[in-house]
Amino acid sequence: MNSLLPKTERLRLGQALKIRNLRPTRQRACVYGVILQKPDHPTADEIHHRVRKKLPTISLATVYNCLDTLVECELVKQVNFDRAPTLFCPNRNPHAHFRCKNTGEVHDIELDSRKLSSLKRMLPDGFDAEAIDLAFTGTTTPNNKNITQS
Amino acid sequence: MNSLLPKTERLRLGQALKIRNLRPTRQRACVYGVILQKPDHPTADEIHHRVRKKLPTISLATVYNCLDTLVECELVKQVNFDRAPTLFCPNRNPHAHFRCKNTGEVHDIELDSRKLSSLKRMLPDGFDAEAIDLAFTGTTTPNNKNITQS
DNA sequence: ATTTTTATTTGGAATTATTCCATTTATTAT
DNA sequence: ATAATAAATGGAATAATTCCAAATAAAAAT
Repeated sequence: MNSLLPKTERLRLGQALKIRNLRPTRQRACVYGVILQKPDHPTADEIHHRVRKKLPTISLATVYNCLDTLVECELVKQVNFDRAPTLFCPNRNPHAHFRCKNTGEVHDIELDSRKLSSLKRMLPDGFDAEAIDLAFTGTTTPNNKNITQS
Repeated sequence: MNSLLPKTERLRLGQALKIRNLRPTRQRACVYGVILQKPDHPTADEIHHRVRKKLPTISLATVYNCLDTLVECELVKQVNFDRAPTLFCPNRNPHAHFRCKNTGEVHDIELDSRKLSSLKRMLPDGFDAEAIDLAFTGTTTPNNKNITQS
């Protein structure tokens, strides 16, 4: 039992890797584990720091490699805000992002199927979207009970 | 008449700078000029190359500075795709972006007020968006007569 | 079980994008 | 004009990401 990955997630990862002919490695499991462990939006570098607690010798290059495969496997998403390092996030449901100008926190905004199709309908004929990236920047007023993740 | 900037755009730039107590410089006008000249999505570096034809000694740092003020003045927008250098674009109307996986081309997708308010309505109470960034990635089928800019 | 093949990790160097800084130059105000 | 201030310059510094060749680990073949 080397990793901090719950069984269902370990299985999910194993499956996703297998159908792509990729190998289940300790590094991939650990990177996936730390991302799942805390539902925030860390950078590759921050993930590297967190993973080192379990796998002290893992290199940053490997973290990038693992992140790429996890994104490829659709187990992790990546977000980009203007000129800032890429952020990674464990929420694999369709969602947008909201970054608060004041706190810097990034919140997930769930996108149900109605919202998703509304987004797809914004495209003229001839455009076929495979991925949608929606990011808001603004301010949050406290006292809301929403799913807010930094 | 040193710059390639049409009068109405020169006035617009002058106004935008004046209300912010910023100075109208040759560099700012030229950077704005080259961005307007070709409605595509160049990187800062590409803009630097283009501007050098008019202003051979302009530095890349200055290009970055000018781009920042133009974005600040809301005369130019910036777009970020995953892990790629920031792109700049002359379309100041509300619009989304679509990047074709095959050609790499980036197209502007106009967002009318209905679409814009539909986007804003995706946010739960307590979130107040000042900027919306919507980027699609996918494929385009040719033979459409849409406003498509690389 | 071993050996062979192939994928992945590693660490360090290389690259790329962006920012910083001290000096010079241009613009505005006096 | 002159003084005061903002912006430009170029080069160095930083940060993010990618590349590469050698070492290691996993899968396939024997």
